[in-house]
Amino acid sequence: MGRPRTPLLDRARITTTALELVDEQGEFSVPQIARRLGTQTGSVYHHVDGRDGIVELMRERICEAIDSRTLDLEPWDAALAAWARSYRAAFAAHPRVIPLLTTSPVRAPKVLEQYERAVGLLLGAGFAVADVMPVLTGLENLVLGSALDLAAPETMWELPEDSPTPQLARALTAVGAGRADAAFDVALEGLIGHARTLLGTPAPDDRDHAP
Amino acid sequence: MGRPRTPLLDRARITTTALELVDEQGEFSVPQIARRLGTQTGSVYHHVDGRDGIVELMRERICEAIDSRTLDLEPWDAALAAWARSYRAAFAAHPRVIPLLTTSPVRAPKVLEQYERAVGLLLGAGFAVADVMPVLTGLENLVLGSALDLAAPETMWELPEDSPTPQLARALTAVGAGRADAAFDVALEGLIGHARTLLGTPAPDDRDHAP
DNA sequence: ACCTGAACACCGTTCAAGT
DNA sequence: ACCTGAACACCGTTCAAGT
Repeated sequence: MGRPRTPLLDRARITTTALELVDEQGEFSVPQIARRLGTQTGSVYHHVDGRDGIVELMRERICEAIDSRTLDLEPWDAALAAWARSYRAAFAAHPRVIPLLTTSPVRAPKVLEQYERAVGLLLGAGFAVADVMPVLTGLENLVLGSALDLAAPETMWELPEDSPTPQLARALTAVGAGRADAAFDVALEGLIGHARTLLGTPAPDDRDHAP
Repeated sequence: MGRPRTPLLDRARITTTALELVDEQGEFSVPQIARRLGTQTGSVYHHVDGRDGIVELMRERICEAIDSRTLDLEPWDAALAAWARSYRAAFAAHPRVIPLLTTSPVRAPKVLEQYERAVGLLLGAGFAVADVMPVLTGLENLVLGSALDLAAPETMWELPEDSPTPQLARALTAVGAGRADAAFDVALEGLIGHARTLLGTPAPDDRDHAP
């Protein structure tokens, strides 16, 4: 007992284990993490700021996969679109984590930094300060919603066998992963079109919208 | 002890109490409900299908405030916009409940019924089957995201005092409730514009519902 | 049918005690 | 500094026992 020569736990391994648990079960608990890592529950608290801290670590880990260089692209709408795509891909890798991220506030410096740069991008493009967060929040909603939909479309709807909702059933079975991609693309273009409206600059017809 | 002359509990009172708790705390538990209603925890289970059942009851209660007659309006895009507005208003009344609704699947018949009618509206307008759910899901994301943002904008962001993210801080303080309304309106118009695009150029391989 | 009271397995969090 | 082991207050759920 007592302190081991080499630490049994560290933040990285706690994060990885939590992510594994959520990927498998859609949930995690501190005792479960401790069990998988062969330690006592209390030990985890020496490395991490409680359960909420673990959630924040997962957010950080997932957001590391976002390519922030996309924010350097020009013009601003190409940068925003590329950022959104990378953002979505990162979350689509761990869709079951998303519900955990809507409750707790964003604290991770690396994540805040990305948003800081995104804000700078929009301000630099000439957006009014008050318009920036609505656009970015809309983008975030779109990204998270579509990532959730991409990998877990069936979990959101539970239809009875003798369906009194035949049209809904038809519509649900008609959607696939490829369709979700297409829907994301067009919805993203819609949002950016909305942003152009706010900016007051109409979209040129000859602009290339392809990724 | 034993069975009382008149029941101490019923589904409506359980739902109301759960809603009160979530409005106050952002959370609820079965023992808390029982305590407020002056009964034992176990008694609640005689009226309700577990904790998840209570969540579903809250969803149902909230969705009762949605005006489904909006779906009878013409043309289809006016109906969809009015439905979205009513939908958002209903959720904005209990924003802290929203995170609870993203995990569990939709089972409530009355809610399914509304979606059934919305599907019918879009199919009747000539949408391809595969396009219907992306549009409705996008609408749902927009509604829930904006309702959440409307009444709890500060909870999603926790900036340190000595902010290394000055632009983000500026952008956040510049947003208000009125702005959120405006953002919703334009984003909604953007989504419906996207939907019009889908209607005008349906994918040839999967359109079984030509006008 | 509906409520009690107790039980069970599980949480999140803290903390003295050890090395 | 880091882990153990035990403690605390709290969950969700079940169930015999009572009326």
